[in-house]
Amino acid sequence: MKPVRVRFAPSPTGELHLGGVRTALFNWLFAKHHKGKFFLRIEDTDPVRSRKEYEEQICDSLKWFGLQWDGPIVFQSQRLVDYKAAIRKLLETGKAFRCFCSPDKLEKDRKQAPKGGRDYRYPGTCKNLSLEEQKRRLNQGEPFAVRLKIPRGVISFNDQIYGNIRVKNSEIDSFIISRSNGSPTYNLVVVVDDHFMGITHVIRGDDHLTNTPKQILIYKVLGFDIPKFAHLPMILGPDKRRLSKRHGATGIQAFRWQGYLPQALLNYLVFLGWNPDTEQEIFTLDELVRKFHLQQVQKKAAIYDEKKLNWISGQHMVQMPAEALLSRIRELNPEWRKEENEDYLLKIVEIQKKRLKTLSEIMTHSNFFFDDPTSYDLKTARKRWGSEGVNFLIQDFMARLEIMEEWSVGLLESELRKFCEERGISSSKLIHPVRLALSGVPHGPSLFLMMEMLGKVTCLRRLKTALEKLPITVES
RNA sequence: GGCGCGUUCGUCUAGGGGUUAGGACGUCGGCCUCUCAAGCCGGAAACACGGGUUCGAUUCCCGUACGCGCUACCA
Repeated sequence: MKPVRVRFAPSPTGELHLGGVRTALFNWLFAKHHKGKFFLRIEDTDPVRSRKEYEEQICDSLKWFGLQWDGPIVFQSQRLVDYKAAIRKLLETGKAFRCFCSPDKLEKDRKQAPKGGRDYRYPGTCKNLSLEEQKRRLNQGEPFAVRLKIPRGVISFNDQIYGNIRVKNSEIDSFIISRSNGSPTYNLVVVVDDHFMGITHVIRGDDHLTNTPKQILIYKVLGFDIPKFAHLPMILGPDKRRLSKRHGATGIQAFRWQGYLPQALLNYLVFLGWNPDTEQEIFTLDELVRKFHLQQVQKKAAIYDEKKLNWISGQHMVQMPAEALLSRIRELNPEWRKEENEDYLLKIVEIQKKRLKTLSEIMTHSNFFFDDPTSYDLKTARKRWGSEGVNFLIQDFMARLEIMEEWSVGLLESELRKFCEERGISSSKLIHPVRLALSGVPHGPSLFLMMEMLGKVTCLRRLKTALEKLPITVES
Protein backbone atom coordinates (compact mmCIF):
# COMPACT_ATOMS: atom_id res chain seq x y z
CA MET A 1 0.00 0.00 0.00
CA LYS A 2 1.30 3.40 -0.96
CA PRO A 3 1.44 5.89 1.87
CA VAL A 4 -1.70 7.98 1.95
CA ARG A 5 -1.53 11.48 0.51
CA VAL A 6 -4.61 13.66 0.50
CA ARG A 7 -5.30 17.30 -0.09
CA PHE A 8 -7.78 20.00 0.75
CA ALA A 9 -8.20 22.29 -2.24
CA PRO A 10 -10.31 25.37 -1.56
CA SER A 11 -10.58 28.24 -3.96
CA PRO A 12 -9.92 31.61 -2.35
CA THR A 13 -13.12 33.16 -3.63
CA GLY A 14 -14.88 33.36 -0.32
CA GLU A 15 -14.73 32.59 3.33
CA LEU A 16 -14.21 29.05 4.47
CA HIS A 17 -17.59 27.75 5.59
CA LEU A 18 -18.84 24.73 7.48
CA GLY A 19 -18.81 22.48 4.44
CA GLY A 20 -15.24 23.39 3.60
CA VAL A 21 -14.09 22.82 7.13
CA ARG A 22 -15.69 19.43 7.19
CA THR A 23 -14.02 18.45 3.93
CA ALA A 24 -10.71 19.58 5.35
CA LEU A 25 -11.39 17.71 8.57
CA PHE A 26 -12.26 14.44 6.85
CA ASN A 27 -9.14 14.69 4.71
CA TRP A 28 -7.01 15.50 7.70
CA LEU A 29 -8.47 12.71 9.82
CA PHE A 30 -8.04 10.24 7.00
CA ALA A 31 -4.42 11.25 6.54
CA LYS A 32 -3.62 11.13 10.25
CA HIS A 33 -5.41 7.85 10.72
CA HIS A 34 -3.30 6.29 8.02
CA LYS A 35 -0.16 8.12 9.05
CA GLY A 36 -0.15 9.83 5.70
CA LYS A 37 0.22 13.38 4.48
CA PHE A 38 -2.34 16.15 4.26
CA PHE A 39 -1.68 18.94 1.77
CA LEU A 40 -3.22 22.31 1.17
CA ARG A 41 -3.74 23.51 -2.36
CA ILE A 42 -5.13 26.90 -3.18
CA GLU A 43 -7.14 26.82 -6.38
CA ASP A 44 -6.58 30.37 -7.44
CA THR A 45 -6.89 30.04 -11.19
CA ASP A 46 -9.81 32.42 -11.31
CA PRO A 47 -7.99 35.75 -11.09
CA VAL A 48 -11.21 37.73 -11.07
CA ARG A 49 -12.76 36.14 -8.02
CA SER A 50 -9.68 34.97 -6.12
CA ARG A 51 -8.61 37.20 -3.27
CA LYS A 52 -5.51 37.18 -1.13
CA GLU A 53 -7.49 37.98 1.98
CA TYR A 54 -9.63 34.86 1.58
CA GLU A 55 -6.53 32.80 1.13
CA GLU A 56 -5.15 34.12 4.40
CA GLN A 57 -8.44 33.63 6.10
CA ILE A 58 -8.55 30.01 4.99
CA CYS A 59 -5.06 29.34 6.31
CA ASP A 60 -5.84 31.06 9.60
CA SER A 61 -8.97 29.03 10.03
CA LEU A 62 -7.23 25.74 9.38
CA LYS A 63 -4.52 26.63 11.86
CA TRP A 64 -7.07 27.68 14.42
CA PHE A 65 -8.71 24.29 14.10
CA GLY A 66 -5.36 22.58 14.40
CA LEU A 67 -5.72 21.07 10.94
CA GLN A 68 -2.11 21.71 10.05
CA TRP A 69 -1.07 20.81 6.53
CA ASP A 70 2.17 19.16 5.48
CA GLY A 71 4.75 20.82 3.30
CA PRO A 72 4.37 24.10 1.47
CA ILE A 73 1.04 25.30 0.15
CA VAL A 74 0.52 24.52 -3.53
CA PHE A 75 -0.77 27.41 -5.60
CA GLN A 76 -2.36 26.51 -8.88
CA SER A 77 -1.53 29.89 -10.32
CA GLN A 78 2.15 28.98 -10.09
CA ARG A 79 1.88 25.68 -11.87
CA LEU A 80 0.90 26.86 -15.31
CA VAL A 81 3.82 25.15 -17.04
CA ASP A 82 2.64 21.72 -16.02
CA TYR A 83 -0.86 22.38 -17.28
CA LYS A 84 0.47 23.71 -20.57
CA ALA A 85 2.70 20.69 -20.96
CA ALA A 86 -0.23 18.37 -20.36
CA ILE A 87 -2.35 20.21 -22.89
CA ARG A 88 0.44 20.16 -25.45
CA LYS A 89 0.89 16.46 -24.91
CA LEU A 90 -2.81 15.79 -25.44
CA LEU A 91 -2.78 17.87 -28.60
CA GLU A 92 0.28 16.08 -29.94
CA THR A 93 -1.09 12.63 -29.22
CA GLY A 94 -4.42 13.51 -30.79
CA LYS A 95 -6.37 13.04 -27.58
CA ALA A 96 -7.52 16.62 -27.74
CA PHE A 97 -8.16 19.08 -30.53
CA ARG A 98 -8.12 22.78 -31.20
CA CYS A 99 -11.49 24.46 -31.40
CA PHE A 100 -11.63 27.79 -33.15
CA CYS A 101 -15.31 28.42 -32.53
CA SER A 102 -15.79 31.71 -30.77
CA PRO A 103 -17.40 31.66 -27.37
CA ASP A 104 -19.94 34.17 -28.57
CA LYS A 105 -21.08 32.00 -31.43
CA LEU A 106 -21.34 28.92 -29.25
CA GLU A 107 -23.28 30.89 -26.70
CA LYS A 108 -25.67 32.10 -29.36
CA ASP A 109 -26.14 28.61 -30.77
CA ARG A 110 -26.81 27.33 -27.33
CA LYS A 111 -29.49 29.90 -26.70
CA GLN A 112 -31.18 29.21 -29.98
CA ALA A 113 -31.17 25.47 -29.44
CA PRO A 114 -34.42 23.87 -28.35
CA LYS A 115 -35.31 23.80 -24.66
CA GLY A 116 -33.27 26.91 -24.01
CA GLY A 117 -30.08 25.09 -24.81
CA ARG A 118 -30.27 22.61 -21.97
CA ASP A 119 -29.68 19.79 -24.38
CA TYR A 120 -27.16 21.64 -26.46
CA ARG A 121 -23.91 19.87 -27.06
CA TYR A 122 -20.81 20.98 -28.82
CA PRO A 123 -21.52 19.97 -32.42
CA GLY A 124 -17.97 18.87 -33.15
CA THR A 125 -17.33 21.64 -35.64
CA CYS A 126 -13.57 21.66 -35.23
CA LYS A 127 -13.06 18.08 -34.24
CA ASN A 128 -11.68 16.94 -37.56
CA LEU A 129 -10.08 20.03 -39.03
CA SER A 130 -7.25 19.20 -41.37
CA LEU A 131 -3.73 20.01 -40.31
CA GLU A 132 -3.46 22.57 -43.08
CA GLU A 133 -6.55 24.39 -42.00
CA GLN A 134 -5.40 24.40 -38.40
CA LYS A 135 -2.04 25.84 -39.45
CA ARG A 136 -3.68 28.46 -41.59
CA ARG A 137 -5.94 29.67 -38.81
CA LEU A 138 -3.12 29.50 -36.31
CA ASN A 139 -1.00 31.65 -38.59
CA GLN A 140 -3.80 34.16 -38.85
CA GLY A 141 -3.64 34.42 -35.12
CA GLU A 142 -7.09 32.99 -34.53
CA PRO A 143 -7.58 32.16 -30.88
CA PHE A 144 -8.56 28.61 -30.03
CA ALA A 145 -9.69 26.56 -27.11
CA VAL A 146 -8.66 22.96 -26.59
CA ARG A 147 -11.29 20.29 -26.19
CA LEU A 148 -10.90 16.73 -25.08
CA LYS A 149 -11.89 13.98 -27.48
CA ILE A 150 -14.30 11.63 -25.80
CA PRO A 151 -13.72 8.01 -26.78
CA ARG A 152 -16.54 5.48 -26.92
CA GLY A 153 -17.14 3.39 -23.86
CA VAL A 154 -18.16 3.55 -20.28
CA ILE A 155 -16.41 5.08 -17.32
CA SER A 156 -16.88 3.36 -14.03
CA PHE A 157 -15.22 3.85 -10.72
CA ASN A 158 -15.66 2.71 -7.19
CA ASP A 159 -16.35 5.64 -4.95
CA GLN A 160 -15.31 4.92 -1.38
CA ILE A 161 -18.60 6.31 -0.16
CA TYR A 162 -21.07 6.06 -3.02
CA GLY A 163 -19.94 2.71 -4.33
CA ASN A 164 -19.93 1.85 -7.99
CA ILE A 165 -20.66 4.71 -10.36
CA ARG A 166 -21.04 4.12 -14.09
CA VAL A 167 -21.44 6.77 -16.71
CA LYS A 168 -21.60 6.28 -20.46
CA ASN A 169 -18.98 8.28 -22.31
CA SER A 170 -21.68 9.40 -24.69
CA GLU A 171 -23.10 11.43 -21.82
CA ILE A 172 -19.99 13.50 -21.68
CA ASP A 173 -19.62 16.44 -24.01
CA SER A 174 -16.31 17.22 -25.62
CA PHE A 175 -15.45 19.67 -22.88
CA ILE A 176 -12.87 22.40 -22.91
CA ILE A 177 -9.60 21.81 -21.12
CA SER A 178 -7.88 25.00 -22.22
CA ARG A 179 -9.57 28.32 -22.82
CA SER A 180 -8.93 30.47 -25.83
CA ASN A 181 -6.87 32.80 -23.65
CA GLY A 182 -4.60 29.86 -22.95
CA SER A 183 -5.67 29.21 -19.36
CA PRO A 184 -6.48 25.65 -18.39
CA THR A 185 -9.87 24.75 -16.94
CA TYR A 186 -10.70 23.14 -13.67
CA ASN A 187 -11.05 19.51 -14.67
CA LEU A 188 -7.67 19.46 -16.36
CA VAL A 189 -5.94 21.35 -13.60
CA VAL A 190 -7.21 19.14 -10.77
CA VAL A 191 -6.04 16.03 -12.51
CA VAL A 192 -2.59 17.40 -13.26
CA ASP A 193 -2.17 18.74 -9.74
CA ASP A 194 -3.38 15.63 -8.01
CA HIS A 195 -1.05 13.59 -10.15
CA PHE A 196 2.04 15.70 -9.52
CA MET A 197 1.25 15.96 -5.84
CA GLY A 198 1.03 12.18 -5.68
CA ILE A 199 -2.47 12.29 -4.24
CA THR A 200 -3.72 8.79 -3.46
CA HIS A 201 -7.22 9.63 -2.23
CA VAL A 202 -9.35 12.45 -3.50
CA ILE A 203 -11.81 13.30 -0.73
CA ARG A 204 -14.13 16.16 -1.64
CA GLY A 205 -17.72 17.35 -1.74
CA ASP A 206 -20.21 15.34 -3.73
CA ASP A 207 -20.81 18.28 -6.01
CA HIS A 208 -17.80 16.82 -7.79
CA LEU A 209 -19.25 13.36 -8.16
CA THR A 210 -20.34 13.96 -11.73
CA ASN A 211 -17.08 15.67 -12.60
CA THR A 212 -15.19 12.56 -11.69
CA PRO A 213 -15.80 10.61 -14.90
CA LYS A 214 -14.48 13.54 -16.91
CA GLN A 215 -11.40 13.65 -14.77
CA ILE A 216 -10.88 9.92 -15.07
CA LEU A 217 -10.94 10.36 -18.80
CA ILE A 218 -8.12 12.87 -18.46
CA TYR A 219 -6.15 10.61 -16.15
CA LYS A 220 -6.35 7.86 -18.71
CA VAL A 221 -5.47 9.95 -21.66
CA LEU A 222 -2.50 11.41 -19.85
CA GLY A 223 -1.39 7.99 -18.68
CA PHE A 224 -1.63 8.86 -14.99
CA ASP A 225 -2.54 6.49 -12.18
CA ILE A 226 -6.08 7.05 -11.04
CA PRO A 227 -6.44 7.82 -7.34
CA LYS A 228 -9.26 6.56 -5.15
CA PHE A 229 -12.25 8.86 -4.85
CA ALA A 230 -14.46 9.54 -1.88
CA HIS A 231 -17.29 12.02 -2.19
CA LEU A 232 -18.73 13.59 0.90
CA PRO A 233 -22.39 14.56 1.10
CA MET A 234 -23.21 18.24 1.29
CA ILE A 235 -24.07 20.19 4.37
CA LEU A 236 -27.32 22.09 4.00
CA GLY A 237 -28.72 25.05 5.86
CA PRO A 238 -31.80 24.75 8.10
CA ASP A 239 -33.89 25.62 5.05
CA LYS A 240 -32.47 22.51 3.37
CA ARG A 241 -30.72 24.66 0.85
CA ARG A 242 -27.06 24.81 0.10
CA LEU A 243 -25.08 26.60 2.77
CA SER A 244 -24.65 30.21 1.82
CA LYS A 245 -24.26 33.71 3.11
CA ARG A 246 -27.95 33.75 3.79
CA HIS A 247 -27.45 31.39 6.68
CA GLY A 248 -26.00 34.07 8.85
CA ALA A 249 -22.88 32.87 10.55
CA THR A 250 -21.82 30.50 7.83
CA GLY A 251 -18.30 31.82 7.45
CA ILE A 252 -16.30 29.85 9.95
CA GLN A 253 -14.65 32.90 11.48
CA ALA A 254 -18.05 34.03 12.66
CA PHE A 255 -18.30 30.90 14.77
CA ARG A 256 -14.94 31.70 16.21
CA TRP A 257 -16.00 35.17 17.24
CA GLN A 258 -19.18 33.78 18.67
CA GLY A 259 -16.99 31.95 21.10
CA TYR A 260 -17.16 28.36 19.96
CA LEU A 261 -14.20 26.16 20.72
CA PRO A 262 -12.50 24.78 17.61
CA GLN A 263 -12.55 21.22 18.89
CA ALA A 264 -16.27 21.52 19.63
CA LEU A 265 -16.94 22.71 16.11
CA LEU A 266 -14.92 19.84 14.67
CA ASN A 267 -16.66 17.38 16.95
CA TYR A 268 -19.99 18.64 15.70
CA LEU A 269 -18.91 18.61 12.07
CA VAL A 270 -17.54 15.11 12.13
CA PHE A 271 -20.98 13.83 13.04
CA LEU A 272 -22.52 15.49 10.03
CA GLY A 273 -22.34 12.50 7.78
CA TRP A 274 -20.27 10.16 9.86
CA ASN A 275 -20.52 8.18 13.04
CA PRO A 276 -18.26 5.83 14.92
CA ASP A 277 -19.81 2.52 15.88
CA THR A 278 -20.40 3.66 19.42
CA GLU A 279 -22.84 5.86 21.23
CA GLN A 280 -20.11 8.20 22.36
CA GLU A 281 -20.74 11.72 21.15
CA ILE A 282 -17.96 13.79 22.60
CA PHE A 283 -14.53 13.21 21.16
CA THR A 284 -11.11 14.76 21.26
CA LEU A 285 -9.28 15.16 17.99
CA ASP A 286 -6.94 12.33 18.93
CA GLU A 287 -9.82 9.98 19.51
CA LEU A 288 -11.28 10.92 16.16
CA VAL A 289 -8.00 10.22 14.43
CA ARG A 290 -8.00 6.76 15.92
CA LYS A 291 -11.61 5.96 15.06
CA PHE A 292 -12.10 7.66 11.75
CA HIS A 293 -12.77 5.69 8.64
CA LEU A 294 -14.61 6.26 5.39
CA GLN A 295 -16.86 3.21 5.52
CA GLN A 296 -19.43 4.72 7.81
CA VAL A 297 -19.92 7.95 5.88
CA GLN A 298 -23.47 8.86 4.96
CA LYS A 299 -24.54 9.41 1.36
CA LYS A 300 -27.29 11.80 2.30
CA ALA A 301 -26.85 15.53 2.77
CA ALA A 302 -26.95 16.69 6.38
CA ILE A 303 -28.61 19.76 7.75
CA TYR A 304 -26.73 22.07 10.02
CA ASP A 305 -28.37 22.27 13.44
CA GLU A 306 -27.25 25.00 15.79
CA LYS A 307 -28.93 23.43 18.82
CA LYS A 308 -26.79 20.37 18.69
CA LEU A 309 -23.69 22.42 18.07
CA ASN A 310 -24.47 24.36 21.22
CA TRP A 311 -24.87 21.23 23.22
CA ILE A 312 -21.58 19.82 21.99
CA SER A 313 -19.93 23.14 22.64
CA GLY A 314 -21.19 23.11 26.22
CA GLN A 315 -19.90 19.59 26.70
CA HIS A 316 -16.45 20.60 25.55
CA MET A 317 -16.43 23.60 27.83
CA VAL A 318 -17.22 21.49 30.87
CA GLN A 319 -14.37 19.15 30.04
CA MET A 320 -11.86 21.90 29.51
CA PRO A 321 -9.79 23.20 32.43
CA ALA A 322 -10.49 26.79 33.42
CA GLU A 323 -6.92 27.82 32.55
CA ALA A 324 -7.33 26.68 28.97
CA LEU A 325 -10.71 28.33 28.68
CA LEU A 326 -9.39 31.58 30.01
CA SER A 327 -6.59 31.64 27.49
CA ARG A 328 -9.13 30.97 24.73
CA ILE A 329 -11.14 33.89 26.03
CA ARG A 330 -8.02 36.00 25.90
CA GLU A 331 -7.56 35.09 22.25
CA LEU A 332 -11.07 36.25 21.60
CA ASN A 333 -10.76 39.43 23.56
CA PRO A 334 -7.40 40.32 25.12
CA GLU A 335 -9.00 43.23 26.92
CA TRP A 336 -11.54 41.24 28.83
CA ARG A 337 -11.17 42.02 32.55
CA LYS A 338 -7.43 42.11 32.15
CA GLU A 339 -6.98 44.24 35.26
CA GLU A 340 -8.66 41.59 37.38
CA ASN A 341 -6.96 39.05 39.55
CA GLU A 342 -6.14 35.90 37.60
CA ASP A 343 -7.30 33.49 40.30
CA TYR A 344 -10.57 35.30 40.59
CA LEU A 345 -11.10 35.01 36.84
CA LEU A 346 -10.28 31.34 36.88
CA LYS A 347 -12.81 30.75 39.61
CA ILE A 348 -15.45 32.55 37.61
CA VAL A 349 -14.67 30.57 34.49
CA GLU A 350 -14.81 27.36 36.48
CA ILE A 351 -18.28 28.24 37.74
CA GLN A 352 -19.63 29.56 34.46
CA LYS A 353 -18.33 26.89 32.12
CA LYS A 354 -20.79 24.38 33.55
CA ARG A 355 -23.77 26.55 32.83
CA LEU A 356 -22.98 28.19 29.51
CA LYS A 357 -22.37 27.15 25.93
CA THR A 358 -19.75 29.47 24.52
CA LEU A 359 -16.77 31.55 25.55
CA SER A 360 -18.64 34.70 24.65
CA GLU A 361 -21.41 33.80 27.04
CA ILE A 362 -18.89 33.53 29.83
CA MET A 363 -17.81 37.08 29.12
CA THR A 364 -21.26 38.55 28.74
CA HIS A 365 -22.89 36.70 31.63
CA SER A 366 -20.29 37.40 34.29
CA ASN A 367 -20.45 41.14 34.76
CA PHE A 368 -21.94 40.96 38.24
CA PHE A 369 -18.78 39.32 39.46
CA PHE A 370 -17.03 42.61 38.81
CA ASP A 371 -19.42 45.50 38.63
CA ASP A 372 -22.15 46.66 40.93
CA PRO A 373 -25.50 46.46 39.19
CA THR A 374 -26.52 49.70 37.56
CA SER A 375 -30.10 48.61 37.14
CA TYR A 376 -32.41 45.84 38.25
CA ASP A 377 -34.36 43.47 36.10
CA LEU A 378 -37.79 45.06 36.23
CA LYS A 379 -39.88 41.94 36.15
CA THR A 380 -37.87 40.33 38.89
CA ALA A 381 -37.87 43.49 40.96
CA ARG A 382 -41.65 43.53 40.89
CA LYS A 383 -41.90 39.87 41.70
CA ARG A 384 -39.23 39.52 44.35
CA TRP A 385 -38.99 42.96 45.82
CA GLY A 386 -42.50 44.24 45.53
CA SER A 387 -42.90 46.13 48.78
CA GLU A 388 -41.18 48.12 51.53
CA GLY A 389 -41.43 45.02 53.66
CA VAL A 390 -38.50 43.57 51.79
CA ASN A 391 -36.39 46.57 52.71
CA PHE A 392 -36.89 45.90 56.41
CA LEU A 393 -36.04 42.29 55.92
CA ILE A 394 -32.88 43.13 54.04
CA GLN A 395 -31.89 45.69 56.65
CA ASP A 396 -32.16 43.12 59.38
CA PHE A 397 -30.29 40.59 57.35
CA MET A 398 -27.51 43.07 56.66
CA ALA A 399 -27.13 43.58 60.36
CA ARG A 400 -26.65 39.88 60.66
CA LEU A 401 -24.08 39.84 57.89
CA GLU A 402 -22.15 42.74 59.42
CA ILE A 403 -21.26 40.70 62.46
CA MET A 404 -20.14 37.65 60.54
CA GLU A 405 -16.43 37.07 60.97
CA GLU A 406 -15.95 34.26 58.54
CA TRP A 407 -17.37 34.71 55.05
CA SER A 408 -17.80 31.35 53.40
CA VAL A 409 -20.36 29.49 51.33
CA GLY A 410 -21.32 27.12 54.11
CA LEU A 411 -21.59 29.73 56.81
CA LEU A 412 -23.48 32.16 54.62
CA GLU A 413 -26.02 29.54 53.77
CA SER A 414 -26.57 28.39 57.32
CA GLU A 415 -26.77 31.99 58.53
CA LEU A 416 -29.38 32.90 55.96
CA ARG A 417 -31.47 29.85 56.58
CA LYS A 418 -31.34 30.31 60.32
CA PHE A 419 -32.33 33.93 59.88
CA CYS A 420 -35.37 32.98 57.83
CA GLU A 421 -36.36 30.21 60.16
CA GLU A 422 -36.35 32.62 63.10
CA ARG A 423 -38.79 34.77 61.25
CA GLY A 424 -40.91 31.93 60.02
CA ILE A 425 -40.45 32.78 56.36
CA SER A 426 -39.25 30.57 53.58
CA SER A 427 -35.67 31.17 52.64
CA SER A 428 -36.56 31.96 49.06
CA LYS A 429 -38.29 35.12 50.32
CA LEU A 430 -34.85 36.40 51.16
CA ILE A 431 -32.67 34.63 48.64
CA HIS A 432 -34.32 36.15 45.60
CA PRO A 433 -34.19 39.77 46.67
CA VAL A 434 -30.60 39.34 47.79
CA ARG A 435 -29.70 37.84 44.45
CA LEU A 436 -31.38 40.72 42.68
CA ALA A 437 -29.57 43.24 44.84
CA LEU A 438 -26.21 41.62 44.23
CA SER A 439 -26.45 40.84 40.53
CA GLY A 440 -29.34 42.85 39.16
CA VAL A 441 -30.57 39.80 37.27
CA PRO A 442 -32.79 36.88 38.21
CA HIS A 443 -30.39 34.08 37.46
CA GLY A 444 -26.83 33.08 37.96
CA PRO A 445 -24.81 30.63 39.97
CA SER A 446 -25.54 29.65 43.54
CA LEU A 447 -26.23 32.73 45.65
CA PHE A 448 -23.95 31.69 48.48
CA LEU A 449 -21.11 31.02 46.12
CA MET A 450 -21.65 34.43 44.62
CA MET A 451 -21.63 36.05 48.04
CA GLU A 452 -18.45 34.35 49.04
CA MET A 453 -16.73 35.39 45.86
CA LEU A 454 -17.89 38.97 46.00
CA GLY A 455 -16.80 39.34 49.58
CA LYS A 456 -18.39 40.98 52.54
CA VAL A 457 -17.71 44.59 51.66
CA THR A 458 -19.09 44.34 48.15
CA CYS A 459 -22.16 42.41 49.23
CA LEU A 460 -23.05 44.92 51.91
CA ARG A 461 -22.48 47.81 49.57
CA ARG A 462 -24.70 46.34 46.90
CA LEU A 463 -27.41 45.55 49.40
CA LYS A 464 -27.29 49.08 50.68
CA THR A 465 -27.63 50.48 47.17
CA ALA A 466 -30.57 48.23 46.54
CA LEU A 467 -32.25 49.49 49.67
CA GLU A 468 -32.12 52.95 48.21
CA LYS A 469 -33.38 52.00 44.77
CA LEU A 470 -35.93 49.30 45.51
CA PRO A 471 -38.78 48.71 45.41
CA ILE A 472 -39.42 50.31 42.08
CA THR A 473 -42.54 52.38 42.56
CA VAL A 474 -42.86 54.12 39.22
CA GLU A 475 -45.90 52.94 37.37
CA SER A 476 -45.43 51.83 33.83
C1' G B 1 -34.76 18.32 -20.44
C1' G B 2 -30.55 14.58 -19.98
C1' C B 3 -27.33 12.15 -16.70
C1' G B 4 -25.69 11.05 -11.73
C1' C B 5 -26.87 10.70 -6.55
C1' G B 6 -30.04 10.53 -2.46
C1' U B 7 -34.89 9.76 0.83
C1' U B 8 -35.42 6.03 8.95
C1' C B 9 -38.50 10.73 14.57
C1' G B 10 -38.24 18.34 13.70
C1' U B 11 -32.49 17.54 13.30
C1' C B 12 -27.88 14.18 13.46
C1' U B 13 -28.00 9.05 13.10
C1' A B 14 -28.08 3.12 14.45
C1' G B 15 -30.18 -0.97 12.25
C1' G B 16 -31.32 -4.31 8.55
C1' G B 17 -35.90 -9.98 5.38
C1' G B 18 -39.38 -11.59 11.30
C1' U B 19 -36.82 -5.72 16.25
C1' U B 20 -41.61 -3.08 21.42
C1' A B 21 -37.31 0.25 14.73
C1' G B 22 -32.19 1.88 19.16
C1' G B 23 -29.29 6.39 20.61
C1' A B 24 -28.25 11.78 20.64
C1' C B 25 -29.86 17.08 20.14
C1' G B 26 -34.31 19.61 20.50
C1' U B 27 -39.28 19.40 22.52
C1' C B 28 -42.94 18.10 26.48
C1' G B 29 -43.74 16.40 31.69
C1' G B 30 -41.63 15.13 36.49
C1' C B 31 -37.73 15.02 40.27
C1' C B 32 -33.91 18.00 42.48
C1' U B 33 -33.71 23.14 43.81
C1' C B 34 -32.27 29.88 45.97
C1' U B 35 -32.90 31.41 40.15
C1' C B 36 -31.06 29.96 35.36
C1' A B 37 -28.51 26.00 33.84
C1' A B 38 -26.66 21.15 34.82
C1' G B 39 -28.04 16.31 36.46
C1' C B 40 -31.60 12.31 36.94
C1' C B 41 -36.38 9.96 35.47
C1' G B 42 -40.30 9.63 31.98
C1' G B 43 -43.40 10.96 27.40
C1' A B 44 -44.55 12.35 22.33
C1' A B 45 -42.03 11.76 17.75
C1' A B 46 -39.58 8.26 11.87
C1' C B 47 -38.76 3.72 7.84
C1' A B 48 -41.58 9.30 1.14
C1' C B 49 -45.33 6.75 -2.09
C1' G B 50 -46.88 2.63 -5.44
C1' G B 51 -45.90 -2.00 -7.33
C1' G B 52 -43.28 -6.55 -7.26
C1' U B 53 -39.96 -10.82 -4.95
C1' U B 54 -41.12 -13.46 -0.36
C1' C B 55 -44.67 -17.23 4.31
C1' G B 56 -43.03 -12.25 5.80
C1' A B 57 -40.44 -6.26 3.56
C1' U B 58 -38.58 -0.46 6.74
C1' U B 59 -34.61 -3.73 4.85
C1' C B 60 -33.98 -6.72 -1.84
C1' C B 61 -35.84 -5.21 -7.07
C1' C B 62 -38.62 -1.83 -10.29
C1' G B 63 -41.25 2.52 -10.87
C1' U B 64 -43.29 7.47 -9.05
C1' A B 65 -42.71 11.74 -6.23
C1' C B 66 -39.56 14.97 -3.92
C1' G B 67 -34.62 16.87 -3.05
C1' C B 68 -29.52 17.74 -4.39
C1' G B 69 -25.58 17.85 -7.96
C1' C B 70 -23.46 18.12 -12.92
C1' U B 71 -24.86 19.46 -17.69
C1' A B 72 -20.00 26.73 -18.57
C1' C B 73 -14.05 29.07 -22.35
C1' C B 74 -16.64 28.81 -12.79
C1' A B 75 -14.01 26.06 -9.32
